[in-house]
Amino acid sequence: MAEFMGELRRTAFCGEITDKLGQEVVVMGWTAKRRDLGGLIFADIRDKTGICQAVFDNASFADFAKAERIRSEYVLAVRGVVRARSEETVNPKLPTGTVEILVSELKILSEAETPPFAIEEDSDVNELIRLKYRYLDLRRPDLQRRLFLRHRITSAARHYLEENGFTEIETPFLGKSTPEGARDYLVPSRVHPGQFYALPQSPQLYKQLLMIAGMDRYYQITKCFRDEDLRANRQPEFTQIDMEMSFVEEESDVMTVMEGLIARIFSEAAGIELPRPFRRMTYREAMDRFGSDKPDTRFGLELCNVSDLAEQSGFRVFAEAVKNGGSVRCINAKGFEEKLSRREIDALGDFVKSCRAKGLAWITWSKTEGVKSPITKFLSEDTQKALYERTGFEPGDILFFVADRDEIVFGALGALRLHLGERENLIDKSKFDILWVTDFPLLEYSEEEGRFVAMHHPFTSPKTEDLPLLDTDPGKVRAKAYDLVINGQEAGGGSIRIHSQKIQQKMFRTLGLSDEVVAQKFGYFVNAFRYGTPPHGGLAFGLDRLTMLLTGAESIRDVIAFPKVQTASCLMSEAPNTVDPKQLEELGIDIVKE
RNA sequence: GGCUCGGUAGUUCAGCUGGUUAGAACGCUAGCCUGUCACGCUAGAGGUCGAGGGUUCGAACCCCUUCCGAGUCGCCA
Repeated sequence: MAEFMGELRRTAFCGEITDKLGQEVVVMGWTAKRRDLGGLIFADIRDKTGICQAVFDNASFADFAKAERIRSEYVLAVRGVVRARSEETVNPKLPTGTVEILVSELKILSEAETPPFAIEEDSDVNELIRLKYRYLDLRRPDLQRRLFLRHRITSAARHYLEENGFTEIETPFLGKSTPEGARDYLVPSRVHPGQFYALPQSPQLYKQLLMIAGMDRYYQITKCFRDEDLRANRQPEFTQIDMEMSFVEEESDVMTVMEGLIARIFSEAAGIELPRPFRRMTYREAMDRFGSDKPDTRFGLELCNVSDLAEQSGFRVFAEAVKNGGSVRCINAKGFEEKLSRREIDALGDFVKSCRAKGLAWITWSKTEGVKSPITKFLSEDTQKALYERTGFEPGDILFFVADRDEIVFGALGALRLHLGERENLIDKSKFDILWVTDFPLLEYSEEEGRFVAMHHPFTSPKTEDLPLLDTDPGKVRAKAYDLVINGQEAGGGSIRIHSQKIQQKMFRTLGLSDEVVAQKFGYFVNAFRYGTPPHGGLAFGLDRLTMLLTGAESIRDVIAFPKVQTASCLMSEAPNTVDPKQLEELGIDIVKE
């Protein structure tokens, strides 16, 4: 039977009893381990601060039978004196291992069934079971540490933003579905049968309206929702540190203030001092050198454009790729010749095919057997010489080529680069690699939709000097947009927004959105621009990803208290589920079953 | 939607080319034990081999379907 605390009140945390040597304390927590030696019982008691050892001695503890009932995960309240352990019984593995509590009073506040898995650090238990019993998983110190660190990040962000004139303002979760971007989660309502709210993909429009409203600087740490497929770093609901500022430009204002924020978070939450300013790299350079708009620059294996050489070659795949407006690029995998077997090179071919490339061409240069390749016979001596010179190709190296549309070449070689770097441990994981990627294209052409779509979102400002191109060559227009990339992950992104009504209209037109659609979908937003709009811009950081980076977590699920699995369901609550037909009826929803 | 990997006691796993009653460790239960901290010793319980179907004299193992989980491509302004 569970007991009540009665007069007992906690006076110490388990992890801190070393400071209480010689004093009587009351600790409360869960039984991590019990060691019953007969007339002497040891129980390790765990709370959020750590573990301490309680001793029940049959000779001095009257209620010994009660102590014999203790099992794993029982919740205990224990009163006793903290005493030093004798030298030979000190446990050096335990932070509190030099002391123990000699128990004089025990209350079993709650019994517990045997847990489905052991509550311990570095659990190797299947995630499926851990997620089903998430409340038990969260008792594990490693998960608790991550959630505490996550709290320190939001805490540091709040301190910094408040010191810098930002006001925290909440924006609605029940909003309007938007045509551009990710799929919305829709919410029906009893009072509006046939109509739907949409959960926000980001508070974008609201925060811009707050700038028009004269709030000057806004922030919010808030959930955003996207009904898209999950990944190791992507959840359908995730948290952003969202900000917007008025009367600002990119470099001197937004990026500088945001660097301050990131530096503060790293320092306050993790004790890491970051050098500033952060490195800048244009989108163009990031793509050309790393094949990615979120480059991991902690290692080499950079891309090299050899389109001009390939164009003249007799290798049709190469020549045609260039002729069709694409490119041929390669990576010089320095010193990989001895590391990769022929079979492994073939496997890399399959790897790039999974990235939509048609194939992977290669040239190996063995230190003993010389140059080998299925394609060198198509390359003239001059071309080969120029190629080797440009790529720094030497004995022991392998050149990997992909030829296709730029998009595919970058995608495939960018992924191959990461794959090879990971495989050969070229990445120094002790380092934080932080950079801004700037000058993103404003638009990208969508084959699927047969029109341009906004790369960032439709409210991103074009670069002033590129404005004329909006009419002549929209694909060439660069945006006042910037992403913060940490260790090859997009940690945040933002832009200067369009504050001119005229340019915003032009932008909508370029996106092929008719006046009617604009009026219907964001009429309220466009109207607001008529009444005095300050130049403004902002940025949002992904809190989950920042926490992953600072905790070294490999999955976003490890930094979220109650995450979803790949099918966007929750294994613990079993959400989503079917609902009572009555509810549907009230909402005016008919489920059509196939 | 595509590709790849996985699912066997509570947990982590083994289980050969299809062949007796599916094993181990930890955990759990009971007994003994006063200095353990991976406590020890003795005994014991515990399995629809994810599910359904098929092939076979015989299936954890082969085939088909399906469910669940992971990674990834598409997707994610």
